[in-house]
Formats: sequence, C-alpha cells, structure tokens
Amino acid sequence: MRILLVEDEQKVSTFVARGLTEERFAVDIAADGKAGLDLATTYHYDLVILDLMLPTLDGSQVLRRIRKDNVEVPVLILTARDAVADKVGNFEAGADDYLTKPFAFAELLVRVKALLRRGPVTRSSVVRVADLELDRLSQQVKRAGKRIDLTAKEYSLLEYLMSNAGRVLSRTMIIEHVWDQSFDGVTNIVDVYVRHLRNKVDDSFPQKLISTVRGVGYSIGHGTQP
Amino acid sequence: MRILLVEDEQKVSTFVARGLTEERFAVDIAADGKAGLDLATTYHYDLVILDLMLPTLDGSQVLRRIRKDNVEVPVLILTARDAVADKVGNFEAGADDYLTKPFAFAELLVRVKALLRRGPVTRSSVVRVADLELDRLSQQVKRAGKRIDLTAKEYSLLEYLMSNAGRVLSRTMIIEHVWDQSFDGVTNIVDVYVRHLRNKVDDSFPQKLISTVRGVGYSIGHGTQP
DNA sequence: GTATACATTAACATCCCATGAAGGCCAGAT
DNA sequence: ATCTGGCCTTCATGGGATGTTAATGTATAC
Repeated sequence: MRILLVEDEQKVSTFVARGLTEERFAVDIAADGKAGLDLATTYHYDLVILDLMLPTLDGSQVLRRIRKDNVEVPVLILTARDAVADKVGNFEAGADDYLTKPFAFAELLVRVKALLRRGPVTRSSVVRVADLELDRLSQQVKRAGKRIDLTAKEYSLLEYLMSNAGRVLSRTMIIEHVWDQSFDGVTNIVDVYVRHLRNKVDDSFPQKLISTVRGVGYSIGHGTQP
Repeated sequence: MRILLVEDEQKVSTFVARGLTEERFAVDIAADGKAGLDLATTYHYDLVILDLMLPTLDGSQVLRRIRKDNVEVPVLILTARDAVADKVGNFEAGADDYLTKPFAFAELLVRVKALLRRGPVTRSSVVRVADLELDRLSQQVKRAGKRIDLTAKEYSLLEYLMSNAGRVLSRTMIIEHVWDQSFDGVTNIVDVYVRHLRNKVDDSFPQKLISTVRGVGYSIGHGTQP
C-alpha cells in the first residue's frame, strides 16, 4: 500500500509519515503542490493525503488537476477547522473524505483504512434515512423537506450515524469518530448530544429514527426501531 | 465471548473494558501480572489482551507461563511504541498479534475480532440452527425471518449455544463464557436465562430448538431434541 | 414414593439511560 | 477590553429496563 502525503508543514508531515510507516505503509512526501501533483500523476498511489494550504499550487488545484488526469485514487483532504466553504468545493472536485486539523493520528488512520477498504469509489454526497436527508456537500439536513439547523457537533454525530444507518454504534466508537481521543473516563457527552439531535430531528415527528440499544449504543434507521 | 484484559493503567483498562462490553463481550480485568496469570490459567478465556509493562510480573513472563501451562488462548499484546525488540521475542513466545499504544479503540476491535475468528472453528458471521439465525456482525437474531430482540446477556448466551450447536454445554462452561469473574457461588442464573431465551426464541414456535440434557446442561439444535 | 434436578415466577437489586440545568469557553459585537 | 450569546460539556436526578436471587411448582430417575 503506497500513500502520497502532500503537506508543507514539516512537523505535520513527519508525524503523519512516521505513523503510517509504522503501520507498514510506504509513504512518499511532497512538500508543495507542484511536487505533489507531479508525483500523483506519475506514479500509482493507493491513497493521497492532501493538505489544502500549500505553496506553489493550492491543494484544491492539485485535486482538480489529479481528477482531470482521470486518476481515480482516493483523496483524503486535510483542512483547517471551519473551512466549510472549502469542503463544499472539494467534495465536488472529487475528494473522498476530509479531516480537520488538528487531528489525532488514530483518527487519520481510521479514515485512511476506511478509504483503502472501500474499493471502487461511490461518491454520493446525500445520505437518506426515511424522510431524513443529509447532504455532505452543503452540510445541510432536512426532514420531510424542511431544513434543520444543527451545530457542528450535532452535525458530525448525525453524519456518523447516518453513514452507518442500520448498524448499532457504540458510545466508544462514536466518541472516537466525532470527538477527539482526548476523552478521559466517564462522560455522557454522547447521551447528551443524542438528546440534542432527537430534539431537533425526532421530537416533532411521529416516526422516531434514532433508537437506543441498551448497553451498547445508538443507531439510526433501517428497521432498528422497536 | 469472554476476554481477559491484563493492564495496570486504569485509564486504559476502563476505556478498553467499556468498549468491549458495548460489543457484548464479558470482560475480566487484572491490574498486575500475577493476577493476570492466575485468572488466565484458572478460567477459560476466548482471548487475552496483555500489556507488557506490568507490576509484579512482566507481560512477557505472563505470556511465557501461560504457554508453558499449555493454554492455547489467543493473546494480543499491548506495547509502548518503539518496543520493537520486544515484539520479536514475544511473537516467538506465542503472542498472536500486537498493538502499540496509544491506539484507537476501533483498531483494537478489528484485531480482537480477527483473532477470535481464526479460532478452532472458522467462524462466519452468520450462524444458523433450523430457521433460527444469528448474525454476529450486526448482532441481530431472527427466527423464521422475524426479528427477535434480545438483551445483552440473552444474546451472549444464545451466541454461545449456537456457536456450539449440537454440543451439550454444562452450566459451568456457560457461566465461564457468558458471565464474568464475579460469578462464583451457587446460582441458577443459567436456568433463568435459558427460560428467558426459550420465551423469546422457542415458545411461539412448534419446533423447540433449545433442549435440556438432564444432569449435564443445555444444547441447541442438530437433532438433540427429543 | 422419594429425592434430585429442572422450570417457572415473582420480588428485589442494580445498572443504564433520558433529561434539565448550570458552568465554562470561545467568538463576535460593542 | 468588556459584554453577550451560543455552543460544548459536566453533573445530578429519577424512572425504567435488565440482571440476579430466592421460593415454589413440576418432571424424571431410581
């Protein structure tokens, strides 16, 4: 498995490269956009990790040119927090996943593996569960056609649930994906956020989509309701 | 599925134990090497997760002594980063896999499941007994195509029975697999849970799948019914 | 027929979850 | 800088589902 890492901050690139190497990936590093594009179009990679803030050639430019060249390699975008506008454009341009800085390495690894596992890319931006609809591009959520405003965390949680509709997700898994590693021992943060979500998503509708699986966690949709 | 976790850092052990419990494993925790060795050689575990840095008795010692006792349980080693030298020695000593700290829980879970799968019986995700069907992945149970909701303990019990379909399982064996350490004295908990299971699984069907073998224990399926 | 093992039920204990409220933190406005 | 409001997080509480014990009823072997 060969990975191209396009990242100019040396601190980040050595950190990531080292971690990936220990996981037995072969890692090439490009420190600017141009070099990154060159490598990506010349060699065959199983995955490209692409920072957006880059010298010589901006990350989105790199992505666009990669796709133009018809290279179907999965691309994981690294972006600063709150760069929502970026996300939109880049999903359209063919990014497969994104991760906001700063991130825990474990989080990166999970996504890397997920991308590598899913072979042929299905890049649909909209997930649906019953009449609930989430658009990863615009980060908009609707139920029964009506828009629902969610905070950042609420959105992340819902996205995770809906991306795994029908599966039961444990609190541990949820915390790992939606929050950072940095959660000590006992917290009921997931419970509280599920409450927030239910309040906005389920409470005013007769059909409840989010269900609790006692002792395990939560799930959404696909016949998991009682 | 019962797992022994030998780990002295309480933060790690509660975190791991909670995650595994949510996945419906029965988890015993030992906080030092001696206790770990005792438990590992006393009870029958499906998997041992073993930290190397331990008080009273070093992890590699524990591993060696377990193997000396001819206990064939799969062992997953937890080690600090950079402990490369250790790895070699421990693989030789009979470790089945290793994971460097810090790790994401998802990462651990993948390895745990991999180790459990390659047991004596190659476990596929779905087990069937007559028209009763249990899916280990989604942890769902159906009979005659209809979903059956089970509590955590009920599920664990049924999984154990079905994983050993046709074999008669003694109460002791059942307790050792499905319940954790805290069950020592005289109890009829197995009887009660078999009742619960029969209520949900057998009572509304003409063909009874769970059968009692007097003086021995219980079994499910494969011509063991009267 | 009696003793033993098992089945069944009810009562009790425990754990888990839902929920409301309040404190802390950050960002944008004044 | 200070204020203000929204979001994130922690905490305490009560109710309900689940887990466990114990007592009583029923079958089976000898």
